[in-house]
Formats: sequence, C-alpha cells, structure tokens
Amino acid sequence: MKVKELATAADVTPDTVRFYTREGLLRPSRNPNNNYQYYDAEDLRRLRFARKARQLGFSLPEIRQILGQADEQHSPCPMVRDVFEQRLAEVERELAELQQLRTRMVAALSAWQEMPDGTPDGHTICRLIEHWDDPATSSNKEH
Amino acid sequence: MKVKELATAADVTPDTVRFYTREGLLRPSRNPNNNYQYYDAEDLRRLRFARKARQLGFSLPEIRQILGQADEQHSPCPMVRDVFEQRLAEVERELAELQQLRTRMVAALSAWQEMPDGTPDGHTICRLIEHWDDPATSSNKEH
DNA sequence: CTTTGACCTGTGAGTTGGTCACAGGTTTTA
DNA sequence: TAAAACCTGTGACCAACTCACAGGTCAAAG
Repeated sequence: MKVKELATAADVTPDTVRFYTREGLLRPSRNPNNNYQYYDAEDLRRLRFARKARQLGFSLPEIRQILGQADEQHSPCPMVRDVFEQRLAEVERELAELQQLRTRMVAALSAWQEMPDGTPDGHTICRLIEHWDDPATSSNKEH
Repeated sequence: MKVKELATAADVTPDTVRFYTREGLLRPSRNPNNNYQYYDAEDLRRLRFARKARQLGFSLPEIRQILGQADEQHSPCPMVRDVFEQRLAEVERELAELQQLRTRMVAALSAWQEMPDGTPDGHTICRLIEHWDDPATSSNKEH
C-alpha cells in the first residue's frame, strides 16, 4: 500500500501517516526505483492500534514504547494497564479543573448581568474582569 | 519597576513578563543608559488584568485586543461579554468531550479486569487496546 | 506521445502560552 | 574588586499534528 491507501484504510490523513512514519511508529519498505514508501498489513494494524491508543489518551512516545515492546516479543499489556491508570487519574484532574473553570465562568456571567459596561477612565480596563474574584486566589485553599 | 519587581508583584515569572512584553501586552519605558525596561503601575494593572482574563479562558490575542480597545477609550466590555460567551460554550464542549473520554476509560478499565495479558504472537499488539470498542467509531452517532 | 491530474518525496514552519538556555552586559552586595 | 543577582535579546522546546512548498513519478486521457 502507498501512503494514501493506508491513510484511507485507517481513516486518517496522508499527513498523519507520514508523521507517524517520521516518528518511527510505522516501518514501510522502500521501492528503490521511485523512492516511494510501501506499507503492509502489519503497518495498518500498527496504525489502527496507534489511533485507538490515542483515543484512550496515550501519547505518541508511550505508543512507540508499546509497539517497541511488542516488537521484541514482550507483552506490553502490564505497561498498558499501568500507564492507563495514570492517564485516567490525569483525565480526572483535568476534568475537575475544567468543571471548576466552567463554574467560575457561569458565576461570572450571572454576576455580569447586573453590571453595566464601564466607560474607560484611564484607570480601569474592564470592570467585568477586574472586579471578578478568583476563588483560587482570594481564599487560597490549595496546598 | 524592573522586570523582576513587576513579576513578583503580579505573582508570575520574569519570563512571563518578558513574554507579555514581546507580545505587546505591556509597554515599559526604557532607560537609554543601560537599556533596561521599566514598568509602571499601569503595566502592573495590565498584567494583573491579563492574568485574570487568562484564568477566565481568554487567549492572548483576545486580551491584546481588549487592552487595545481600552487604550483607545472604547469600552471593551461588550466585546468581553461576547467573547466570553463563546469561550463558555467551548469550555462546555471540551468538558463534554473529556467526560466522554473518562467514561470510555472507566469502561475499558473494568472490561480489562477480566482480560489476561496477551503474549505477543506476531499478529496482536495488545488485545486490551485492540479489542477495545470505540463507541464513536462502532456506532457512529455523530453528524 | 504528450499532457494533465493525482499522487509521491523531504523539509520546514505554524499552532498555544509560556519556559528554559545561552551569551553577554549591568548593578548591587560583601 | 569580585561574586551574586539582575538585566538584555534571541532562539529552541513542548504535543500532535497540519499545511505549504518545490520538485519527482505515474496512470489515464487526448
């Protein structure tokens, strides 16, 4: 398969195929006549694997490591379980952060309903923001 | 105030002050003798404003625009309200996406409890991931 | 047989919001 | 007077692609 064929088969762009190849996740062979890269069924499996892993939150270096282990006949599954739990914890942290941001934004928005637009007076930029009270800063509960 | 003094006053790093200066958010004066940059109370206000706006999800270009409007004696508040609502919508999109990811991850994790680690056999990389069913792909509800 | 269009190649820059490193100049402290 | 702490500008780095460019290859259509 050539780049675009593989890309179509895995439902990604040719650019992504080329990028993953540069990153060492795929190992195409080369036709010395025209310098084209040719991918086989194994590459397709690797690419599909990589995409699924990405959707589950694995990074490219992690995926490269998993593929490398499998290449060397080691089961990557224990590592996968391990990394995955860390990722889940991280996702939950991000989620909490984003929820907090949303809460702050909703609160700010409702507070703004009652505030008029300020006219610039040289020492105020935008009261909506300047008079907004950051809960993380005002009463520091962190650490 | 010199760079570090301003940074300390706004609780950011000197690098951030320099970065914001390069980005045009701060406008220090210069001492021609030593080429140092000097910041005044207005810069401190701008910097604090920028940090609050960042916490509320505004991007640097947006903040630059807001500051620019205020510089020209236009009230940036209407724009702030406008951008803010878009940002809130975006945050809610990201939030939904992250929640979905978390759901998928939790489901995968519980499914994995019952699955043994595979031994590499040349046509499987890691069954945990390969046999995981992406809800977005399998039954496409999008669009 | 040539032209067009679709494909291929490698390289390098852009995205976001900083952070870090480097090499060298200045000012303050001991 | 020398070290410590600060200042300067420039450029690379992070993640995971995406896009652009300039040029080479190849299949089908004229």
